[in-house]
Amino acid sequence: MPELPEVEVVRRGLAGHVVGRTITTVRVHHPRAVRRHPGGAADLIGRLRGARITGTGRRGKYLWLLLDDGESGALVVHLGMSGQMLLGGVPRAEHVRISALLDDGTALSFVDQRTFGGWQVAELVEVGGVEVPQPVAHLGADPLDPAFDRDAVVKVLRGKHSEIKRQLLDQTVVSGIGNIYADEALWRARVNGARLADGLSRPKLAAVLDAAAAVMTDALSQGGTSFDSLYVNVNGESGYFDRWLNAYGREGQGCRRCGAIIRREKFMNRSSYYCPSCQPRPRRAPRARSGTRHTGGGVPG
DNA sequence: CCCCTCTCCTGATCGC
DNA sequence: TGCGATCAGGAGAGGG
Repeated sequence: MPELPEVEVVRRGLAGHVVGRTITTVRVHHPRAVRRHPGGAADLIGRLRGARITGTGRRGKYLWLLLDDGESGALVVHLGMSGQMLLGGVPRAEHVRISALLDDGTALSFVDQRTFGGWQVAELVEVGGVEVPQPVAHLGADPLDPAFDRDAVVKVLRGKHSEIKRQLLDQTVVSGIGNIYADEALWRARVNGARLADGLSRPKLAAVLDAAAAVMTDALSQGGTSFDSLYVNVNGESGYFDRWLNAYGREGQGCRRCGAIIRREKFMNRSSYYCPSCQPRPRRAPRARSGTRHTGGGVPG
């Protein structure tokens, strides 16, 4: 599943090949791939044809190509769960959702088996002194962004009466973290994801965010994960980081820190992996609503 | 506003 | 061999 490191690998791969090129042809093969583009396929094609690619960008799990077609805009790409941006040959034609041709003959294909991803063209807006495409304006900065303000995010988390893992997955708080890196960051920081964010100390929250940045930096140096063969770079190659995962996907195996058996639990209709010894569950199950008696105090408005 | 659940989608895999 | 159930999960709509 492409999370921040995987998306960044794709962005870098694209940057080396498409910047400076002009888009000559675009074909949309599946309407779901452009469902987030307000004008639909015809409008998207019209705005891309003849546009010159002047740069690339990324925030969280979104990447974009800056466009110059007389005005400034961006082609915003989300890979969803299974999206791929491939340069050159296309191995599985049945999953090609969009294809484009550049003025130097390069073929650019958007391949996406599960069709959760897609392309859209959007205007740039200014958020916090940075210009980003409008569809990513609601995202928090990601941990690898120079503009990422860790202590500010800690303050936000201190005010969240919600499980810490849920908050890590909320892209408006901090972007780029998905299920795999959330579990890895929590394992590194020795925090159980079911603990409430507002019940964790400032240093603990800072440690979780630092762990998220560290694990993503490590993954990036390995070319991203290849836990799932659907994730590949622009040349169709997988990364190797899955060999370094400490929690995710390791149910029944020994914790690499203490030897306890890694557990898997259902959470938010997904799986969470954690070490029951390093990351003990909170005493009062926060999700057990039946019969819980909060003081229910009135929150001052 | 805040929090949480549901739904979209396809293909691999599992149990009977 | 077939077939339904389950699982994978990012993100946004909508409910409470």
